[in-house]
Amino acid sequence: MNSKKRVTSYDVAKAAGVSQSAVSRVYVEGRSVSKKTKAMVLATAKELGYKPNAIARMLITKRSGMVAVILSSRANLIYPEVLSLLNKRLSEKNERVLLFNLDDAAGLDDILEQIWTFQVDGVIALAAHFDNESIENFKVHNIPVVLYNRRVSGHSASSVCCNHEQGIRQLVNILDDFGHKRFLVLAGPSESDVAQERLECAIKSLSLKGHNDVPIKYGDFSYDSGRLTFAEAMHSNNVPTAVICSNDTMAIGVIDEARKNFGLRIPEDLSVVGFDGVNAVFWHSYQLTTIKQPLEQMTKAAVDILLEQIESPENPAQLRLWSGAFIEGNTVGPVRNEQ
Amino acid sequence: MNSKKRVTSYDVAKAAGVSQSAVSRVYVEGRSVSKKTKAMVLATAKELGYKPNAIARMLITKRSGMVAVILSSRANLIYPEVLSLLNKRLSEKNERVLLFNLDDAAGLDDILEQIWTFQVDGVIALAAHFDNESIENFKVHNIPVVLYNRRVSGHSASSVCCNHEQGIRQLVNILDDFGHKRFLVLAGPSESDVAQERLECAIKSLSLKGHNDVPIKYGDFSYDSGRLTFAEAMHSNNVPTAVICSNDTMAIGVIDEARKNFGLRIPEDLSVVGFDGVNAVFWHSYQLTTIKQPLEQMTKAAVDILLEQIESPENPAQLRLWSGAFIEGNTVGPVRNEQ
DNA sequence: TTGTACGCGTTATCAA
DNA sequence: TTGATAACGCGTACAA
Repeated sequence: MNSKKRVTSYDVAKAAGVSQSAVSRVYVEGRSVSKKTKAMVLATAKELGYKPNAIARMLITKRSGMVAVILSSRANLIYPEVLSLLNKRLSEKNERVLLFNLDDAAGLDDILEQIWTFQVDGVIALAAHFDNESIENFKVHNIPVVLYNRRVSGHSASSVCCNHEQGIRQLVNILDDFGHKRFLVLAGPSESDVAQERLECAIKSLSLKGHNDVPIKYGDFSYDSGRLTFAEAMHSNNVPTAVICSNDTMAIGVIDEARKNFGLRIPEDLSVVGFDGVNAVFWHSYQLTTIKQPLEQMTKAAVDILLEQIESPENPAQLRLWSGAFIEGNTVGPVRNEQ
Repeated sequence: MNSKKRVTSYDVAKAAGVSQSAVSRVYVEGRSVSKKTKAMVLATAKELGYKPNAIARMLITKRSGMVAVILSSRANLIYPEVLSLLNKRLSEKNERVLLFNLDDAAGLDDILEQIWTFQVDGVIALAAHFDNESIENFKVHNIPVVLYNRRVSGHSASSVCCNHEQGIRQLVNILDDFGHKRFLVLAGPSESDVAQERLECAIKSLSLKGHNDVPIKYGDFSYDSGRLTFAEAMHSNNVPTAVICSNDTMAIGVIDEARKNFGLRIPEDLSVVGFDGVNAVFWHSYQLTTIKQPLEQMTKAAVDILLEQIESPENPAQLRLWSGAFIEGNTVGPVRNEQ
């Protein structure tokens, strides 16, 4: 109703009988202000309802207190948990999250432009795919970037990753120990860097155990794509006894499809493994054997590294790699004798 | 590496041989600029890599192009889908999402203070709980607010809601039609406004059908809380034949617990209903009968209303109510004869 | 410790 | 249509 103008530091200064800069100094850490005037300023500020204007501050300090987080729907990556944890860590460091979604934009250039105009202090990138050129762009603009679960070779962007190779090798070895010979690798969408990496790790791990030319199918990380691609594989003339899925959600789709439409028991008739460690993995109906990403540590590291880069941009980029935790579920067992 | 200074409109003006204000006009819709100078400015801007500084613009226009979205972990509400859709809608309207999490902050006052200093254009509130006083605070600051699935009586904050009462009545009536007499209501956490409202709707709907003094248990919207509270109920001397859950995730927990630890078949031995329409509802293992919130419509409405309020703050607050879609699953059936 | 004066990079106003 | 000039609300040298 009353469109009263916003209270500024000038208003407070006048009311408190001091200069505007005195007011300013009260709100900046480590500036010299006498106890007396500080108390005086804070009192009248409270009375008038004064709060410093972050926008004006940004303009002069060139720090926005905002970090851009770039997502894309295809990123898999347990989106809500990761985002929520990142937000928590950042708010502890007095940074806010400004959200960008690659799907909604005209493209990465569009997002980059916005990020640039908003003067964010840094970027955490979770999106499905970045090419080297895009990352180079951030460097040109002098914006620190931390990649989450994405490694870019030969570039100076820092990244925080789960060790996919180690985890997947662990899963593959178990399946091999159980005598499995007919595998199906269910990969994620080819546009996704994570999907691509996990696929390569699976192929490599299988190859190390002497399993070559393993059939591959591509899904899109969704439950339905897990179901459908598994059904396709079952109708081929190379029926698998073990399915290696690039994420948990597809693995759950495989399990449901195998049980319902093919009457298979898990793990007696079919072994299934996933990756990520989402909540549903622990549900009684599934109890999926998988690798859980250490989200707490990874998000903390991502934020710590980013802030380090913001404070000291000359610091070299770093890669931090985390081992996933093996989750022993109930979806892996010995291969049945051929009938 | 070269920490070259940021290119400003002055740099472009000088290089293009025009005034700084001419440059500015090129980037503002509807300002009068001749074709010729516009082309000239855009060309040199591109050459120099000039992008307008959004911060400086905010300071003078008093529009930040940012909308605060307030979440809290207890909000249930299909967090990722809603947030992703809101982000999409807002980016279409050229607004960015600035994220706030009530859990991480010292409290709502803290968040309100930050929102205020950041000069956001508006607020969309998804958090678990708001008291009237907090909402009044937004009004004092003249910040438009849209509440998502939260109605606040007698206040001028707009809200976009799913019609819980209608949906829950529908579910209750079906259970009643099937002859159920021994119910269990599994409510969400008492701090959550949504949980509270759904609980009241359930009690009311049951009462309308002559079922009074129905036992109530409180969970926290999680799978495990669904399992555990159901197990408790089974160990009481009032074993239910139908469970009405305040959200889908708890309902799934109930189903798993009933099957695994009590050997019950769904729906032959036990009927279960949920609310929300999350993805897992459609999984083969569950096929939960539930009410699906029309997220697409609701998020679109939330954004439309917010932008309307931003453009015309004097407009009255409005409430938009959406019917949920009944999802006919396979978790509801006739009550068994008492043995 | 305090106040004065200036600058951050833009949009808005007004006269030309 | 254009250019000079004044805000916007703050931080920060510099002098007192």
